[in-house]
Amino acid sequence: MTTTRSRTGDDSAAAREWNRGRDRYVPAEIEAKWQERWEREGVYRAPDHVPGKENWYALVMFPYPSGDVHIGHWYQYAGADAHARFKRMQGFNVMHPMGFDSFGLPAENAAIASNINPRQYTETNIANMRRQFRSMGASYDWDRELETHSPEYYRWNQYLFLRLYEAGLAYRSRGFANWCESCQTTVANEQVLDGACERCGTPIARREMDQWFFAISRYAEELLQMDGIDWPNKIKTMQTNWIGRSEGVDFRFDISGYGLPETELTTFTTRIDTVYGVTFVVLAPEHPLVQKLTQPEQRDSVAEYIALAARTSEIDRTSTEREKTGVPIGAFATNPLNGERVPILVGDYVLATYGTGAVMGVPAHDERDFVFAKKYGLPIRVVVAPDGWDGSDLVEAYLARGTQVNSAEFNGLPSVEGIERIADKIEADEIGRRRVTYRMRDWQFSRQRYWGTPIPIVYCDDCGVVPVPMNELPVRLPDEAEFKPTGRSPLADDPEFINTTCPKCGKPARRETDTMDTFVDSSWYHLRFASPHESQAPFDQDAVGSWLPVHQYMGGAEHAVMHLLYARFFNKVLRDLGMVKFDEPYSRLFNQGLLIKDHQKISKRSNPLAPDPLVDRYGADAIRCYLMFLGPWDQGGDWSDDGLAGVTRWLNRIWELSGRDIADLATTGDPESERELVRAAHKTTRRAITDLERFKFNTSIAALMEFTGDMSRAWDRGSVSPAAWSDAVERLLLLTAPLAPHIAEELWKRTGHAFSIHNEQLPTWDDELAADEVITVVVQINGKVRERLELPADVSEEQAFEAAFASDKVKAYVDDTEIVRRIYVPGKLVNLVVR
RNA sequence: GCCGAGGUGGCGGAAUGGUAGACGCGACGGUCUCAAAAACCGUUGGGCAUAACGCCCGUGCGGGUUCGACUCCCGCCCUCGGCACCA
Repeated sequence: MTTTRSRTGDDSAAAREWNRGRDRYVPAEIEAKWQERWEREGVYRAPDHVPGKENWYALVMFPYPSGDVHIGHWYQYAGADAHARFKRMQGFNVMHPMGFDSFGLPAENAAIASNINPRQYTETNIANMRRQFRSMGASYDWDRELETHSPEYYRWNQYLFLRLYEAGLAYRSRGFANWCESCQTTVANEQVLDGACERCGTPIARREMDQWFFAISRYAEELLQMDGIDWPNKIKTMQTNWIGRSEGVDFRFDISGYGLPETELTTFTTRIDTVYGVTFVVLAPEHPLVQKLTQPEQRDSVAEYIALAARTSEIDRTSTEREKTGVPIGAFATNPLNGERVPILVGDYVLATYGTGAVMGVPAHDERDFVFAKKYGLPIRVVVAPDGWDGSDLVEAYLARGTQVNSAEFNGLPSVEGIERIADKIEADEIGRRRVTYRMRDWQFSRQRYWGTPIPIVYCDDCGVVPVPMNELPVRLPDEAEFKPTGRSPLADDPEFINTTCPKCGKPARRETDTMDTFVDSSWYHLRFASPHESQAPFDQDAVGSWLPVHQYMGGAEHAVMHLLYARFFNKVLRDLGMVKFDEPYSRLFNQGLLIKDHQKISKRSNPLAPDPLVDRYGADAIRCYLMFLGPWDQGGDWSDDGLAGVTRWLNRIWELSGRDIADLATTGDPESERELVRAAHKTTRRAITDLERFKFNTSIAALMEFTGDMSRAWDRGSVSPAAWSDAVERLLLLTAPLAPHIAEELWKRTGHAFSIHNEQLPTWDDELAADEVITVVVQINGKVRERLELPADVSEEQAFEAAFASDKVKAYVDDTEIVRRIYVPGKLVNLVVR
C-alpha cells in the first residue's frame, strides 16, 4: 500500500552525503532556510477561492504587542498552527492570519514612564514579534496581517460605532462608572475582577461621569442561545452565568401619601410567593426616590449614610462578608395586597443597577433581609412554611419551597404554585407585572486615555451631540500628545484635536476626547482578516461570505466574558444591520490551557522564559513538539528544560531513519515482517490523524514516537522491502509535518520529493491493513486477569472459550468449581464467573 | 456560598465500562570509549516470594451498581479556574 508522491529525483551532493549518514540534524542550518522559502513562494497564502477546495478559517486570538513573543505565546500559537497545518494537509484552503491588537494601555504607560511615543513603542514591538513568529515557523498568511492602531483599521471602528449610534445601540449616559485610579480610566464591568482592575489589580472606585455604552443587554436573550455553536461547555456556562437571567415580578408599593408626582415605588423580586411577608422596603443609596421621600428628621442621618456609602470601595461594598447596614428615611410604603404600611430604608446592599434599585424586605425568606431585620428590630413573618413547621420563630431565613401561610387567599398552596397565582393576581389588579431581568449591564466602552480609537463625536453648543459624518473618517489620533496621568484623556489637552467645527451648523465645536476600549477592535477583527486591504468598507461582503463564520477559533479562556461575549454581540448587531448573514462569529472554539514554569505563572519580571535562546539551542521544531507533547493542549502544562531531551532524540531518530539507504534492503521482504511494518504504518496514520483532529497533540506525537521504534525494529530484522520502507518514511514525514514543519520539509526534499510537503495531502489508512492478525485475549476468573492468550483475530466465541479451558492456569482456577456465568467480549476477553 | 475542570508511578501524562500506568523524562544496569559525553540495548508502581511459575495490594477518601469500575451512581476531602449582597 504505497502512496504515490511526486519526486524530484534530487541527487545533490548534500543529499548523497546525508545518505551515507555523515550529515547530522542541525536545526539552525535548516529552519531559517525553509521559513524564507515558504514566505517567498507564498505557501501559506490563502486566496479567497481555490477551485476544488473548501475554505477553512483557522483563527487564533491575536496578541497584544507587548514586545516579546514569550514561551506562553509559543504554547498557544504553535498548537494553533499545528492544527491549521493539519487542516491544510487534509485538503482545505486554509486561512491562518496573524495580526496585532495594538491599541491599549501598556504603550501609553511606557510613554508616561519613559517618554517614548506610543506609536514607536508599539511598532518596534510589532517588528520584533513578527520576527519571533517567523522563527516559530508558523504558517501565517502575512499578506493579511492587520494592526488595530493603524488608521486604515480604526477608521472602521469609528464607522461601526456610527452605525451602532444611528441604530440607537451606542449611547452616552451619566452614571457611576468603574474607575481605576492606577490606569486613570474607567473600565467595563467585565474588566472588574473581585472589585479590582483586571489589568493592574487596583481597587475600583465608583465615579459619576458621562460615559459611552453599547446596548449589549438588549441582546441578552439571544446571547444566551448557544446551541448552534461548538464551544467548550465551560465557556458557555460562564457566559450564561455572566448574563444572569432571572424571572420575577415588578411589584409596586403605594407611596401616594407624600404629595409627589411618583405615587408608586417599584421593587423587583424573584420570590413573589413571599410578598405577604414584606415588613420593610430598602432603596439603593442612588435611588432617585431617596431624596424625595426622606423626611426632615431623617435628612441628616440619611445624608451621612449616603456619603459613607459613596466612599466605600467596590471591594468592600460587594463583599458578602460585610454587615448589612441601612437607615430609615422616615417614609412608609403600603403593600397593596394587604394594605400594610412598612418602613422604607436606604441600604447599600441594594444595587442601583440591578432590577429597580429597590427591594421588598422579606426577612423570613431571604438571608440578607433576615440579618437586616434582626439588626434593626424589624418584624419577621413566615409566609412560606417548611414541612412540619410548628409556628415557632425561625433561627435563620427559610429559603426553600414550602406551603403558603399568612398569605390571605393563597394559604395552603404549595409555594411553587403560589408564585404563579400571586403573580396572576398582581397582574390582574395592575399593581405589578412579570419581568425578566439580567445581571449583565450595558458595555461601557469609553476610556479616558490616548492610545485608542477616538470616538467620532462632536459637541456643539447649539446642536448638542453630533456624530462625525462617515465621509470625514477617520478622526485621526494626533501623533504627539502630553502623556501625564491626569485622569483625562491626553487628547483633552490638545487644542488642535479638540477644537473643530460642528458638522451640522459649522460653528466652533469640541471633539469627544475619550477613546474606545480595545475590545471594540477585537470584536470584529475576524471579519477584517477576510479582506484586510478593503478601503471602501470595514470588510468585503464576498470575502466574508467565503470565509466566515470562523471554522476553528483558538485561544485562552480568560476572554470568556469579555472578548468572546463582545464579539458575539457585534456579530448579532451587524447581522441586524444587514452587514453579515450569520448568527455567530465563531463556529468552533478550542481553549488551550495555561503554560506555567516551576508551578508558577511565567512572567517577564518574576519567572521569565525567553524562547529565542531555546530556539538557538534546540530548534523551533523541538520546542513546538515539546510544548505539544507536555500534555493535553486544553489542560496547559508545566515547562521544564529536562523534557526537551525526549523530543530532540525523537527528531534525531526521524532524521536518521529517513536517511537510511534503501539499497541496503533486499528487493523483496519477508511477508510476515513486512506485514508487521505495514500494519504499524496504518495504525499510526489512523491514531495520529484522529488525535490531531481533536487537538490531542500529545498522543499524536506518542503514536509517531512508537512508529519510529517500529520502523527501527523492522529494519533491524532486515526483512522489509524498499517499497514498504519508503512508504513508512513518507507517512512518518507527512504526519510529522504539522507538528515539526521544518525537519519534515527538509527530509521531504532529501528523500527526493518536490517542494512543499505542506501542500501535500495527509496519508490515508486502511482499517483492514491496520487490523491485528493475532490478538491478546484476556482470561478473567471472577473479574481478575489470570491468563493471556494469543489467538487469531477472527477467533470465534466458542474457540476463545475452548482455548481458555485448555490453559493449565485456567484449569487450576476452574477445577472443583461450578461455572455460573461466561462473559465474552469479542477480541478482548473472556470472563468466567465461578463458585 | 454558587458554577465549572481536575486528583493515576519519583515526574509530565495514557487508558471514558473490558490487560491500569501507552509515550516521554528521570533513575539504575549494560554496550561502545583510555575516559566522559552522545548514541544504542535492558530494567523501572508497591509489597511478598523465588530455582522458576507466581500471589497480594494499588488510580484522593467512604459507600454502591456490575461478571468486570481510573471510567457509571451516592456522600465527602483537596487543588485549580470562574462568578459572587443580582433581591
